[in-house]
Amino acid sequence: MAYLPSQAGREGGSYDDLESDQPAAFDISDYILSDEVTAPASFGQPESPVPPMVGVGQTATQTSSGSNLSAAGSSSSATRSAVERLRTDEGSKIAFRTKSEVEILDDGFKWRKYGKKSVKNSPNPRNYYRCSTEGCSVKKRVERDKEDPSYVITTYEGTHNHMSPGVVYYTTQDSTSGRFYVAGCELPPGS
DNA sequence: CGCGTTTGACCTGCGC
DNA sequence: GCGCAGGTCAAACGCG
Repeated sequence: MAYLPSQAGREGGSYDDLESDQPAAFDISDYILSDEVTAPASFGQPESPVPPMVGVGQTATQTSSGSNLSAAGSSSSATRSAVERLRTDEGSKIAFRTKSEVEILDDGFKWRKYGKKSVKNSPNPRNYYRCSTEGCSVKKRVERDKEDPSYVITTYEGTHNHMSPGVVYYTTQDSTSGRFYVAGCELPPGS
């Protein structure tokens, strides 16, 4: 695990206590981590052609109706999150911590649980989810923060190759290629 | 009946 | 080679 610059020097340790000096655009209380950091890590990179998928849901829902990121029962006030998109050789991996009473955050996609495992350094079990859309192999790991159970650590792995049925999408145009991108998705070439 | 969850077993990578 | 830990599989079960 390598931590992002904002957390540099804290390797091997906890990733709590991020409340310190994060940008104010989001009420960030999160940490971000990835196995492979291949791009500069600054939250909410405006040049990023494809914004973080959860940020999409968050933006869409909050923008449209100020509704909830978590449809599973927690109020928006009980859920704060920040995300960072990172690239790996196989795609992207995003990890973030969310203050939430529930573990299942509705990001607009349909997830199917396929495993549960207790991890060594945490009293809380880790849950494994997979996107239930046919042909989509995005995975998600969810576990409670060992040091602050009121936080949920979510790790997304991979990129959706389809649109979410439950999210209002925003498109952004890449200045160099002129192509349009759908936030949260990386559509197959030619589609 | 179809879909999602649960849960123990199995597989794999890694450190010693 | 062995043991441990993390990740995945798949059968059983529950629910709408």
